[in-house]
Amino acid sequence: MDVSSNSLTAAQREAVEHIDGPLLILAGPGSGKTRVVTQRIAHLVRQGVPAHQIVGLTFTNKAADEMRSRVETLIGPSRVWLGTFHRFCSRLLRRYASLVGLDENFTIYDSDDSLRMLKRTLEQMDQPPTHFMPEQIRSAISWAKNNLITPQQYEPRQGHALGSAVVRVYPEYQARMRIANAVDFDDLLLHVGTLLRENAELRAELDERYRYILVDEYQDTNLVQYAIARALSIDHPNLAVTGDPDQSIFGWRGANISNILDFQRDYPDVKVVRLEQNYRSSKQILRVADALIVHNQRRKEKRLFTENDEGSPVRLTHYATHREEAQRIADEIAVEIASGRRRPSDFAIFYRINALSRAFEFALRERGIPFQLVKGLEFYQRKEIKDVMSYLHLINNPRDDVALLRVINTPTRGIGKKTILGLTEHATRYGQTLFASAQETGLIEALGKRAATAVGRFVKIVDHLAETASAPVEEIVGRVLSESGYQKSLQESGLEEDESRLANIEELLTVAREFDERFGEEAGLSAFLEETALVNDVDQWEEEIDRVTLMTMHSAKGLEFPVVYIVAAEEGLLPHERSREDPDRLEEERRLLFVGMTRAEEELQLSLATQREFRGQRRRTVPSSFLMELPREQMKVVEPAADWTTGEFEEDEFFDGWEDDDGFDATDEEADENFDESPKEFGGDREEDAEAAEAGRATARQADAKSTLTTAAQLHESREPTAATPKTKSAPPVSPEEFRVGMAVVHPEYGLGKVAALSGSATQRTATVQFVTAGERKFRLQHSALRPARET
DNA sequence: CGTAATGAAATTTTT
DNA sequence: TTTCATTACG
Repeated sequence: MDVSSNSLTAAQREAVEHIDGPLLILAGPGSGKTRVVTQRIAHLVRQGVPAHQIVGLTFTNKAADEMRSRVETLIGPSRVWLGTFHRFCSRLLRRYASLVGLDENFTIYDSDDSLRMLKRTLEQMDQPPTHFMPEQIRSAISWAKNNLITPQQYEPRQGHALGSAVVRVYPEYQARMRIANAVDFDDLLLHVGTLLRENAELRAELDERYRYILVDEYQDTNLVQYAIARALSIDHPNLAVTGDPDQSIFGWRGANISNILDFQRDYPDVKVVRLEQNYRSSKQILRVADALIVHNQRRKEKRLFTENDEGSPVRLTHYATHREEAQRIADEIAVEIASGRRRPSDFAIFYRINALSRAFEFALRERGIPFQLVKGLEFYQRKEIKDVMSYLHLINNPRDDVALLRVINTPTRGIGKKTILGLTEHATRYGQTLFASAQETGLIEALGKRAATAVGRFVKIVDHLAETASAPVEEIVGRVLSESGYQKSLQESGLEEDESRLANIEELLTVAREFDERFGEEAGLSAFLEETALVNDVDQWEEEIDRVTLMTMHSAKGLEFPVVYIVAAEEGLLPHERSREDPDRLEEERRLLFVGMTRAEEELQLSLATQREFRGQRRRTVPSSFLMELPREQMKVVEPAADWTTGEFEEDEFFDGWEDDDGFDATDEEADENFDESPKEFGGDREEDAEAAEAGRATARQADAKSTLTTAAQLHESREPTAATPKTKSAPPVSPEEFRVGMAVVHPEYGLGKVAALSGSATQRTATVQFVTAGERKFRLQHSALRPARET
């Protein structure tokens, strides 16, 4: 994007020069939004607005940093507050902690910690067998919090079984969190949200203090965030939000797309500015992305345009295997780099789920191409790091039960299940924390002498460590490592695994040192803990480093790259299978792909593989239904090379099971193994199993008709329409009930298509199918040869 | 009480 | 494939 140019379009200028009153900036991808926002901040300050009255709320720290540095280049260092919602709330909450029953040194639990807390709660509530998995309850609680519903307000939907479990667990969980002086991510927002709602005085005070609020990525805010922004903009309604409904991709986290769609209703005299010109992508890319997104129903009409070059066509490449996909893409990248046309950092590879990164890591590494993997769970989630961090948390907040449980016997000090149970019961009986109980082991009869001594030793270690709590962070970490015996136990174990753990711990020491240097030693332990609690994966991504970027499409939001590869555009993966039933979520998946595509500046390739190995299992794939919504005639479509079978998978190995014409020999064990969509997965009784098995075999046989044919679509393309499989071998009927709108289907004559609509019932049940190449057709399901295009 | 081994299950996206 | 949990054994 052109940052240096001082020229602004009329629309941009309008937004930049707006000062008082609500402002809605509808900004398409690559429309120079960040530039507009930062210029507006600069403009506000230049117009005499005190910098400390301006607050910019972003989604990631990365975005905040970016804005800060841009504002700085415009007006120099200032006291404008820029950061994430969570950080902002955390800051407020530290100051007003006592109002919600917390101490200012509260701990922020990550999702792992809060799940542990929840599990403990469930265990100790001797719940009537709620066979709900803690995960489900956790997400129900999270949902409530995101919607500003406190434990007291929570009301289960009538007859909703999960709800009635939640209605009991939620208050108990919350109470325990308070005892532990801890909050989870959602609490940061919830507590501030309720404070503002219930404390008019405080609300007015803060509204006064933060007069100019700016919310970025507004389409991804949830109800609490909305409520917070709103509460701070009542007396001083200078709320400016930017966003793009088409880029709303966090609905599963409670984000409410209505927040942006209804903004004009909430603030009637809002000024609306639309930024529709794209400065990022080529015309070709933009056109394809637009063709995709128009398939969404719930959206604000928007036409994107660009004055950029036409560019090269968007590619849609069909590989034989996931391996080949990775290898070929890596090859391309290698060639471009070797020729000097591109640098590694020009490239990005996006996928739907992190689990898909491996093949690409491997292929890039093989070629010596530097890359950076932006992935969750990387550093702060590792066991050894969490262990050490838990000591720090315990020092900072002795009430932190989750931390205590984590380290009380790490390294092992002879404190086992029984001892912990004794401590827990004692703590529960007196409504106190585990650490408090640990300090008075003498009073606990259930504990033997040996256990009591062991616990006493642990308490002593923590107490001693706590004395140095005000030292520089690096020093504290160092002491933890030595005094807890953690480091020693790793060194002595001799396990290879522990070698790398030691290395990671070294890394943590470095992080601590850098923190000390960056914020000065007086910043202290609590600041360090807060800092590390609120980082996220994308924050670790470094723009300057010259490496190929590997990340999920979610992480890619807000970034841009000259060349983008979007991989694994396959049914069940790109529209993720968990979104298939719900049309809203399917639209969200489409937006996700849209976001991914619009990250590309010059070149974009979408790809899929016919065969993909996932969770250690080979699977045949079905092309993403989104691919059928793209203007293929404007794109460069590449099908697998004819000789692909000589590649990664040995043909014999893979096709063994259905090689001979007679079909399937039930006694052939190998065949069974190769038969991924085994009868079991279809469920049902034996007869159905047999049918399903036959269906699978039939599809497999079709695929094998010519060994280069691997999908129904290809099957269709290279075959006479009338040359359908012989009747005797065609797939058995499938229940009309199995069909769903949006489902990918196969027809022996028309090939691959997607169910556009369903009507009628029973024998009248009719499907309207949009075929890739054969147009739209209707079928009476009862008699048709239409079949779901399942992975085979 | 601690460790090791075995077996089973589970796998989206993230502040 | 990886991770988790349970169990058996020392």
